[in-house]
Amino acid sequence: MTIEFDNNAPIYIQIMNYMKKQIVIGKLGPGDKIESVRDLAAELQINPNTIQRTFQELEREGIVETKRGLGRYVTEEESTIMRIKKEMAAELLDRFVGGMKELGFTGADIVALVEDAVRDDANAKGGA
Amino acid sequence: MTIEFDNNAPIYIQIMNYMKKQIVIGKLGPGDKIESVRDLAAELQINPNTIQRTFQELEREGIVETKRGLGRYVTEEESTIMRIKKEMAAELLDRFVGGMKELGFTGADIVALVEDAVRDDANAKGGA
Amino acid sequence: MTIEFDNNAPIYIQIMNYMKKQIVIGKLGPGDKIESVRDLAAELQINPNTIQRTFQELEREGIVETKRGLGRYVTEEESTIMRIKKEMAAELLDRFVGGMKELGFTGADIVALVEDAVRDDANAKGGA
Amino acid sequence: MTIEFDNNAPIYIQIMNYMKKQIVIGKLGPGDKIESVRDLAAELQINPNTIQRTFQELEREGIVETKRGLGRYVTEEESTIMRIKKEMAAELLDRFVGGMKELGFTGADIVALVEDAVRDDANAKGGA
DNA sequence: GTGGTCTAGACCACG
DNA sequence: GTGGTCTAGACCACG
Repeated sequence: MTIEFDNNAPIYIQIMNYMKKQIVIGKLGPGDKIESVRDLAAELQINPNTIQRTFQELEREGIVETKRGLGRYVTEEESTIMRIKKEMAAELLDRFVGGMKELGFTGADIVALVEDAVRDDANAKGGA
Repeated sequence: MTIEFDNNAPIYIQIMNYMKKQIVIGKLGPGDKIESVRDLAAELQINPNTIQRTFQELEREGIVETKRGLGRYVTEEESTIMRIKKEMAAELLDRFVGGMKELGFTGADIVALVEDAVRDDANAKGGA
Repeated sequence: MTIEFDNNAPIYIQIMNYMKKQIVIGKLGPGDKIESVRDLAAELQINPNTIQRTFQELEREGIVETKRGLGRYVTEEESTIMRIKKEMAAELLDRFVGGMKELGFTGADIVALVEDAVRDDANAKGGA
Repeated sequence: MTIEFDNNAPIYIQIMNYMKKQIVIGKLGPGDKIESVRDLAAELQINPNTIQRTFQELEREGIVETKRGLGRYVTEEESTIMRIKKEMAAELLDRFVGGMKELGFTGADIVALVEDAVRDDANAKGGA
């Protein structure tokens, strides 16, 4: 596991988002064991306290659970995972559409720009 | 002028974005005089140092210019304003499309969600 | 036997309290044999060390006794059971009255709230 | 300010509860400035990180707010303070009545014990 | 001056 | 072995 860190957000937030994405896309499934604080800290070369903070927040969101003495696990509540996915998507969408409107773009402009972006993206990867 | 502040970003960034939007949509036109640090600080009930920082950054981006002894003005270079508009839109778009893909949405999903969002938005305001 | 575990207290404490209550209300009478560590661990799906710890503490309080080679038994000293009951009730009472006073409730407030609570409780269960 | 620490709960929880009580009983009123992390740490002879943790949690409960660069303040939302008071009282009450019933006490027993407790308490302080 | 983050590391409770 | 708490202290962003 590797994460590209940037300086715009605290490391614990970046790791949080990375893990939430892993869970949302199913790379980490419901009930899967999560690496221990110590192991993940070693792997990412980050202080264990920072990892601890990440997990604390994930637990508060209900997406991760501690089983005492056994370690941490992805929640088995699939509805919680769906909720997180929807929350994350809704926030991205709001921020985007809201921001574009504040810049003076119309609904039609916005749709057109997104269509271009996903088409370019596909071409960049797929070729032909 | 009022701004809804949140706690996710520094205040000076929030004021910066607010002013850039005002300029991009033409509420503040090229060559217009900008409120003084003192006045804006009083109006927003913000520490003048924070306003100072905002203007410093806006100047660094070339969208605002100081005329010694006369005050600060929106740049008269319309191309600079267009550049800022494009930069802001591009960043919103990248962040959005990139984020959605990381959550597992396809290009088609993304376009559909945006179409819904702009349609709802229109209905919410205009109605028909 | 099933216990609703929460995360606010160690599991061994929760099991301890559960067993003490069973004894205090007579579900487990003086001299009754207690399930073996092995069996109870299997039944509750808990690490046997945790059950071991529970029994160790119960023995320290004198409410459970080990008969070598025969297993563990509820004490035959009824006075010990009465003492435990009083201790548990006194602690609940102190914590409650003390806590309410620290929140600014008067004695009269406290009595009234308790009267309501036991009345509601009765209605919820008994009806009419 | 002095707090009697015990070992049954983490220090940050004990400080949290202490502050919540101060706010609930009005010793710290809505909008009052709270001591800085550094000052409170020095006063209680506790590590600043521990105080930081306390405030983090209080903020999450909405009873304390950070004004960037200015310090922390008791929320001005009196309804939030009332909510906290009710939550704390309800938890005490539930824990008490629930616990007593599990020990086999009837509603009448419970009311009688509470009446005695508040009467004794009054005598202990006031005398007659 | 104020809070926020992060590192480094100890120690302990729990299972 | 695992997470939870706490200490000690650096450094930085913000106002």
